[in-house]
Amino acid sequence: MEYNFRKIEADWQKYWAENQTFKSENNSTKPKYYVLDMFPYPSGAGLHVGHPLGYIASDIYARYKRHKGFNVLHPQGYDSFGLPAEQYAIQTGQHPAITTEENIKTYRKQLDQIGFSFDWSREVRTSDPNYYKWTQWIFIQLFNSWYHKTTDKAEDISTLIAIFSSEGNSKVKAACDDNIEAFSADEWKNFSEEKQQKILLQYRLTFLSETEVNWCPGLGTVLANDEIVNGVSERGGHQVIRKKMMQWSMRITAYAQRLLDGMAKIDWPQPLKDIQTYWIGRSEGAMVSFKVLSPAPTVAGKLSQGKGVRDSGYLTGNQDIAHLLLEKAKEMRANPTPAESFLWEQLKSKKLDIKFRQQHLIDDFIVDFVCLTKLLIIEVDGKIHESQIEKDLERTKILENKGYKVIRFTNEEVIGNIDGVVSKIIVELEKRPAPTTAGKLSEGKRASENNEVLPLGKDLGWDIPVFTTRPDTIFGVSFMTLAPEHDLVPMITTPEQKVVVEAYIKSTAKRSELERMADVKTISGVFTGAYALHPFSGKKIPIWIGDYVLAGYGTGAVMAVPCGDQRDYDFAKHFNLEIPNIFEGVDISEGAYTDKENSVIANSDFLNGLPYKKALKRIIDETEQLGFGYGKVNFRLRDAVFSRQRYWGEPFPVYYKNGLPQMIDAKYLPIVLPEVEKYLPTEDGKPPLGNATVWAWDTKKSAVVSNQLIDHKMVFPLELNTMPGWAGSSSYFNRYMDPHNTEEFVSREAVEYWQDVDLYIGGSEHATGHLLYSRFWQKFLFDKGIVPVDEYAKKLINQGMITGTSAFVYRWEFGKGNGSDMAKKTIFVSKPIMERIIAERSTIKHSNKRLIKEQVDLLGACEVKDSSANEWSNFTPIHADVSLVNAADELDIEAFKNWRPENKDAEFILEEGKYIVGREVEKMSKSKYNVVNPDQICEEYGADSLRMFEMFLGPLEQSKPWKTSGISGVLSFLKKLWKLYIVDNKFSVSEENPSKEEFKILHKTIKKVEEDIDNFSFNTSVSTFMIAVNELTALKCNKRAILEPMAILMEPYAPHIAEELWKNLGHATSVSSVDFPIFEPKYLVESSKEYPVSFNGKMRFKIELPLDLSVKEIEDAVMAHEKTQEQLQGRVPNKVIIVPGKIINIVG
RNA sequence: GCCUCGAUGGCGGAAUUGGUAGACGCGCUGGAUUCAAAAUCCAGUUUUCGCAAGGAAGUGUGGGUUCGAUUCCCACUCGAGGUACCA
Repeated sequence: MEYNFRKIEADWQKYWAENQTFKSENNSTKPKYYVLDMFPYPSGAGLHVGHPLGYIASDIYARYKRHKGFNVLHPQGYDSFGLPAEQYAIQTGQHPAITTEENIKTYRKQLDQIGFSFDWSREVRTSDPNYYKWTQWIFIQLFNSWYHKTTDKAEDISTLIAIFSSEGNSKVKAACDDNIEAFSADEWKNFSEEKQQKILLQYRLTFLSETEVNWCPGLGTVLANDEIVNGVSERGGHQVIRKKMMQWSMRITAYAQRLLDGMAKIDWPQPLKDIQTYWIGRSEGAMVSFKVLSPAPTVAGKLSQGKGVRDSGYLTGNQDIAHLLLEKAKEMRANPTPAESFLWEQLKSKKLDIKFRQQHLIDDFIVDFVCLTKLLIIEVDGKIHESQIEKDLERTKILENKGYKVIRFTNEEVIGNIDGVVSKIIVELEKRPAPTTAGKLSEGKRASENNEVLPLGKDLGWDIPVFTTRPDTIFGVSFMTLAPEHDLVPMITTPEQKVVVEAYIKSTAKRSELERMADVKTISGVFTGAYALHPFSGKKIPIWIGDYVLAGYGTGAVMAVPCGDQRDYDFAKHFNLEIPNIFEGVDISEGAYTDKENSVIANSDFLNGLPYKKALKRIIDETEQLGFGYGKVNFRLRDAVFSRQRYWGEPFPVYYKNGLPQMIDAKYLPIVLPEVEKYLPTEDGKPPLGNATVWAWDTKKSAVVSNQLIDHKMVFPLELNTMPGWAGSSSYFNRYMDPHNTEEFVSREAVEYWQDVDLYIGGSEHATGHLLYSRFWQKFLFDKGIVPVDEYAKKLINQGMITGTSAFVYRWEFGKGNGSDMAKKTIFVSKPIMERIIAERSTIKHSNKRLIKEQVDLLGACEVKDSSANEWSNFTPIHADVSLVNAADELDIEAFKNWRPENKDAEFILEEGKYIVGREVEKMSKSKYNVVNPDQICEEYGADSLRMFEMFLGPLEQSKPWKTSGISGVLSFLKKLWKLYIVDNKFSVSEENPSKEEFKILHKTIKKVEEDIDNFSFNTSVSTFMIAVNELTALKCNKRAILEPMAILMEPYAPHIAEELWKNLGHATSVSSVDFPIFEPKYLVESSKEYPVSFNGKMRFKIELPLDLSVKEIEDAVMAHEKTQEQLQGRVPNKVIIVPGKIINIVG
């Protein structure tokens, strides 16, 4: 009696289908367990062996849970809207529904062949109107909702209207568009209906807005960020450009924080959580506003001419009275007070290693001493000044506003305690920002570029808000950079800079995203000529534009802190801008210091000496108090564009009245996709639905009617966009709970019973797409009370990819170009020979005499001209179909010749009559001829073999190469299992009591398999089964008490053979719901242990000892052993380590 | 650049809390059966020295902790995936 897997598998697949064995009920006294696979897109190519990997794993788990007494929900369906069917329709005119239907049939056949325990009665298809009715319904719910930040959940739009009517919109905290005008309750009530609707649209969770989108001309549609790879479309690799379009969007940003928080309670792979965390991109920091100052065109003009008083380098101040003050300063320098000259002696010497100036003109003041590089002013107050305290204070304030620090000493201090005074000055100098590129630039140029001491410009009334994660470094700001696209750029640019700024904007606009990404190294930017006012130091800081600042993130402007941000640093270096150091004890000569956790702030006024965290809190408090800004959390996550200009997707339940979107009442759903003649966009650029002739909404009849009836009174045009691919997959797992409900998306009872998915298996490529959007929808549905939990999948596993093992033949290219006969032949060289030729290329010279012997015969028939060694060793690897190669990498030459006509007359250089191919692991793909089809495998080895082998390949989550040769081991294992139940070619088991040894084999298998399934370590349980069967075979075990439980253990992995064995054991019903065998530890209790005995950690021999010995008895037994004495050779061990039941280690 | 994961025979991989490294399978070698092949069965298969008994080395590299490290710690190399002027 042979193991006839073809018949067995066909019989049981039929049985399961006829008996609806795996149909699950919504009311059951059993506990529920929901095992979900990511439903497939039914592509025309069908399944390859990589696709079912996750399905097999989840099927094993589902079957195991049934044995464990759970009511298991294990559904399957199709994500059947999508681009390939549409593109096929464009090419052939075949309706995508037909293509999809055909592909689904193929998929279903292939899936059934593998013996999955899906409950097909719950199948869903996203392209089925009965299904997408509910996708449309959820869309309407989103439209009718807004996000109330105070209650931190979505609420019905009516609660927002109530707030507007009672208090206007100034107090309400909502997730909404930027730039919403403020209005009072009265104003709201007086707004027209239209205006009210426009305002509400800015608050709804799905909303229309003009957004800059990724427009793909090649596909005629917009793409989401996750549909673009390396700047081109994921499908087709078409160019993508930025374009402004009116689009539906989903306000996913409202849920950003909750999407982050929710990850704490779900057991998903950490890398996947990391990807989502990064995608959401939460960063804490502050918004700080910088005021724009009027430019100082006269100064700028003079500067650029390099002339005038400023060129003297250190002479600074108001030019109009400068000549008068200069005279005065000269006079004062000539007549110092005693204290002044005493201090000057100290300051002018090189002791301080920094240059001071005496009686120097700054602005309209003459100061006693100044260090221009450190902006430190030292005043020595004599009696004359006593009466002027108030004036001095004012003077200090003005100077400090210009970035100077003023310290004062009395005459008595200077004369009485010169050392104390000098050390105070040193301390102050150290606290001041470091001189910038001082060494390289002439001091004069540096001072004038910094412009700290230029007259302050007028406040122009413009603010530039910036977002920063490091407000603590604000004193390190030495310039600002705006994105070239920033709105303020044209306003603030000075006439002198206008030309270069405009040229720069033009040049950056031309660069595509792709270029900008590829070219991050090039630093570019231009100065606008404008200055901003530093809110704390009062310094003037230049405003630049640069393309390293992105318009789309934050406010499109940054406060540049070159000492703390590498990009700012590079920019500053490149343009010779100041790089003040505001970190204590840190060298920034080579690069920015970005380690915020370990930074201590210096040269920053009230932040001096504070570590990062304290400085952060202090500066935010200060900023908020002074009204310059506020603490803010920023997210990288953008609202999700929800419109696609495609045909084969869910139509929106939306019509337009006066240009404003109106929802169709849910009771008229579904709005069914209209028929069109052509699936391409219309000639005037409308989406494909623009081709539909019956696509208007009659508000009276509540029906879709002909476009000709549109009168904009009762009959209105319908939305022409369709929903994106992720719409249908964002809540399908809830619909499986109650798939035939025509009244509700999912009934309360069903969703209360099934709750959520317990185990979800699918690919990690959906991390920022489906897996994020579906979490968003779930949270929304939770807020609305439709589902009871706000995370829908407790555990997620990402199965790894099964890669292909491509086969290569090597075409010998020698003789090409020299016109020899050889060039006309196609010669394939076996891999080892090719390798030898390459290795020996140096010995192959200009004659064929020295060729290694394998080639001589073949070459003898050809005329060979001189050729260089490189030509001899030139080979082109060509993919050969993997089905033409056997397990030992030998090519079936005849089959290969017939495979493709161009190889028909090819010649082969063999070794021992064999052609050995090269192997390489690559992604499975048609073009690489390495695709293995599960149908062939099922036909040749059976579904059970396929299931077990896919699991046996390696850990589920790991990517691993497929090699068909390995499957023979699994098939022979199944045959061996089968044979255990056969005596004299007949099915027969013995009723005898099993031996202790047989029970031990069974129970250690139960234990291991249970543990393995709980850990999703399916590969190791396959080898456990093999071990068990090998051992039982060795014992010739044929006993029912062992073989019956074995059949149950096998069922999740190899259900067909298990059912057949179970039937032959005399059972009338399916094995699938039988209780799992119970592990009994008593069978594994051992009385003795074969201890490994190590000497200095190296195992030398083994010794069998009873397990109940004490440590002392074990030691005695070991030390008495002859081999121990042999190892020790008379030495006395330093130490004997004994771990009872584990190991003995003798040290010495 | 950053984040995550990984690296063990010819290959896929095993070793669950630190305790006999290489389970199980493929491939390979030899043998049995057969007219022959397929299928099946038996034995061997990390490298190296040795006829053997037995010895030495060995889990990407270099250190460390430990009686003992594939496992823990530090530094590095290589590979895979994700992501990127995100302020």
